[in-house]
Amino acid sequence: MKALTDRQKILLTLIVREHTRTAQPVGSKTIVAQFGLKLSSATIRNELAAMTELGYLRQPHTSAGRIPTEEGYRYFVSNLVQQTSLPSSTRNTISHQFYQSQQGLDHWLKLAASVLANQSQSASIVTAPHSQRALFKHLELLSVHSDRILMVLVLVGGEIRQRIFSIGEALNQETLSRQAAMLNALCMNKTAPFIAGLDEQLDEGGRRILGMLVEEMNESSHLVTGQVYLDGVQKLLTEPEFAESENARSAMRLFELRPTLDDLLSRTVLKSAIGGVQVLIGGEGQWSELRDFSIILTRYGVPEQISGTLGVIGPMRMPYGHAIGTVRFVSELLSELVTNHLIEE
Amino acid sequence: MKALTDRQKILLTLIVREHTRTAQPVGSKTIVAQFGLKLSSATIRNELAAMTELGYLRQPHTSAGRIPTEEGYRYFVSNLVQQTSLPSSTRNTISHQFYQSQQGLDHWLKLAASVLANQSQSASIVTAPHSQRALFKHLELLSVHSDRILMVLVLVGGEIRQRIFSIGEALNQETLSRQAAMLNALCMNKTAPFIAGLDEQLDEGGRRILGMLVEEMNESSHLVTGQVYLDGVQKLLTEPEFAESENARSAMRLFELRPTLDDLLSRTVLKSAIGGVQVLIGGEGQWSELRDFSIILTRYGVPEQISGTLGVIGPMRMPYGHAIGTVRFVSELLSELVTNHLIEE
DNA sequence: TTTAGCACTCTCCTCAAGAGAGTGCTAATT
DNA sequence: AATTAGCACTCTCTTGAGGAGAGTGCTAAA
Repeated sequence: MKALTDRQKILLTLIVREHTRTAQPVGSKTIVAQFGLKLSSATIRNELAAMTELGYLRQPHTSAGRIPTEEGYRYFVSNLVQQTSLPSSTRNTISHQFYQSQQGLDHWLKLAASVLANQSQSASIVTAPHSQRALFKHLELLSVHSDRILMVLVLVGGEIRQRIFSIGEALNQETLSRQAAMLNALCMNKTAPFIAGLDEQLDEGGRRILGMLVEEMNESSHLVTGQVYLDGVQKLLTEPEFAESENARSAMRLFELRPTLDDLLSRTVLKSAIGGVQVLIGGEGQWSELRDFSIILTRYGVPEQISGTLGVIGPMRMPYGHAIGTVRFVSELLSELVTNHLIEE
Repeated sequence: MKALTDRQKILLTLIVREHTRTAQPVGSKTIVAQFGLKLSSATIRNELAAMTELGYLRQPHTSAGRIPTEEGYRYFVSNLVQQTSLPSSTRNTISHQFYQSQQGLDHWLKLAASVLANQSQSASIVTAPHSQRALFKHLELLSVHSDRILMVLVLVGGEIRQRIFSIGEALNQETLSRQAAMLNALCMNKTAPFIAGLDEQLDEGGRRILGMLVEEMNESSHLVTGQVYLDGVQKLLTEPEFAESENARSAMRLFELRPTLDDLLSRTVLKSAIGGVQVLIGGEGQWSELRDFSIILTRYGVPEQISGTLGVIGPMRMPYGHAIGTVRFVSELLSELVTNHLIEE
C-alpha cells in the first residue's frame, strides 16, 4: 500500500465523503467549490492524476470526475475513517426495544436485523447464535410412525435440534424412553467426542441411536445451520448505482446474495474474534457477486461459548464510519442479551 | 360474466395462447397469419372490438393489438383452459427424487418448491404442513437460567414447538420434570380445550405452565406459523413485463411479495379443500401488490388431520394449463408422502 | 510549486424524421 | 346480414444530428 502525502489523504477523504453523498464522480472543481480549499482546480487535477496513477482513484470515462477504487476505499477504511457512534437518544430507544420485548431469541434477532437495516439504510444479516462446543443437555426419543423415531435434542444454552430417522427395526415408545433416560443420565454436559466414546456400553439399537445423536451434535457445531435473518435487501435497489444498470441483471444479483453470504459467513467469519469488526470491500476478489458491495461484519455472543454473526451489506460507497458504529453497537447489545438470558450458570 | 359466441371463445383462446408465448399485444393480422383462420383481419377486428367492449380484452394504447384483461383471463381459466399433465417420464423423474431422499420433511418441502419453480419457470411457494387440530403428544420442561424455563412441545404428527418463558419463581429441574411427567400422563392425545380444562387439578405453578402450554398449542393451530419455502422468485424478473417498467419499482415489488403472500395464504386458503386448485388472477382486487401476477394454489396433506399449501406465482400471462397440472401433481405427491411418513396410526 | 487558459473528449438531453404496426370506419361484395 | 378490401389515422419506437455541460490534460506563465 503506497503512501500518500497529507494533502492526498485529505483529498481522498473529501472524495469519499462527496461521492458517498452524491453517488456521482467527483471533479476537481467540485472539490474546490464544496470544501473551499485554498488551491486551484488545476493543482487538484495534478494530485488526482497522481492518485489515479497509484490506483486509489479511477475515472468511469475520460472526461468524468474521479471515484475511489476498491483500493481507495480500503485505504480510507484502514487509515482515514472516523468511527461515529449513534446519538445516545437513538441508542436508548433501540435498547428499550430489545429489553421491552419478552418474546425471545427469535424476535431479538429479527429486531437486530431490522435495526441494522434501518440505521444503515442498507441490507443487514444476522445469524442465530450457536454453541461453539455443543454440550448435551437433554434428549427425547419419540416413536412417530412404525419404525420412525423423532429425536429432539436440547443443548446447553437452549439450542434445540430435531431429526426423524429410522434404525431399521421398530421400537416401541417404552423402549425408546428407556434408551433416552439412560443417555440423559450418561451424557449430561458432555461433548460429542465423549458421547461417541460411550459406544461400547450399548447394545446394537442403542448404538444406532447414539450415532444419530453424535451426528446431530457435530452438525450443530458447524456453521450457519441455524436461522439466518436478512433484512432490508430491497433498500439496496434504491441506490443509484443499482438502479442504473440494466434492469433484470442488477436485481437478479440481489436474489443471489443469499447463498453467497452463506458461503462468505462460513469461510470468513469463524476466524475473527468477538468484538472485532471486519470490513470486506468489493468482494475482496473472492466473491464476484459482491463486486459492487461492501460488507461490515462482526461476531457477537460469549467468547468460547456461544456466538453468532451480524453485519450490514451496502454499496461500496456506504458511510463506513456510521455503519461500523452501528454494527458495533448492535453487536454489543445482542452479546449482552445472550449473556443474560441464554447462558447456563 | 357475459356470454361469448363460439367464435369469440376461439379467438380468446388464441389470443391468450399467443400473448402467453410472445408477451406482446396480439393484432388482428397476427391472428389470421398465425392460425390460418378462414376469415379476414377486418372480421377479426370487428370481433375484437366487441370483446373489448365486453371487457375481456384491452389495448395498451390506441394503435396496439389486444391483450386479455383480468376478466378475460378469468373467463379463459373458468371455461376454456385445457389442463395438461406432465409427461409421464418427467413425473417419474420427480417422484424418484422425492422417494430417494431420506432426508425428511424439510428437504421434501424444499424440493417441492424447487420442482414447482423449475417446471413452471416462475416463483413457487410451499408451506410446511401443520396439524389442523393440535393433539398433544409429549412435553419437556427444562430449566435454562435461574427462573427461565424452556418448554419443548411435540404434537401428534411430529410437529415441534418451543418457547422460553418465566413464571416468576425459580423452579429446579426436578420439580419441572415432575410437572412434565404429570402433564404427559394427563394430556396424551388430547386437544387444547381439554387440556385447558385440567386447570383445576393443578397448583399455582402448574397452572402457569399449563397456560403456556395451551397458548402454544392454540398458536400452532393458527396459520403460517411454520416455515414457508419460496423458490424461483428471481425467475419472475426475466419476464419481459417486469423487465420493462422502471428498474427499482418492479424489483422492489418482488421483495414485498413475501408478506403479501403470507397475508393471502392466511386469508384465502383455509377455505379450500385438499385437492381443489384455486386460481387467483391479478390479485383479485384485494392485493394490489399482486396486480400483475396470477397465483395457482392448492392444499395438500390428509383431510381433517394435517395440511399445508403449495402453489406457483407467475405473471398473469402464465401457461395456466401447464401450471395447474404441475401444481396438482406435486400436491398429490406431497400428500402421499405426508400420509405415509408422518401420520400416527 | 501553483495557476490560468485552452483545446479536447465524452456523456446526456432534446428534437425531428421515418418506419412499422394496428386500428376504426366506409363502401363494396358475397 | 355477414364479410371484406381499402384507406386515413394514431401511436410507439428507433435513429441520428446537434448542442449543452462537465471535466480533463497539457502548456506556458506567475
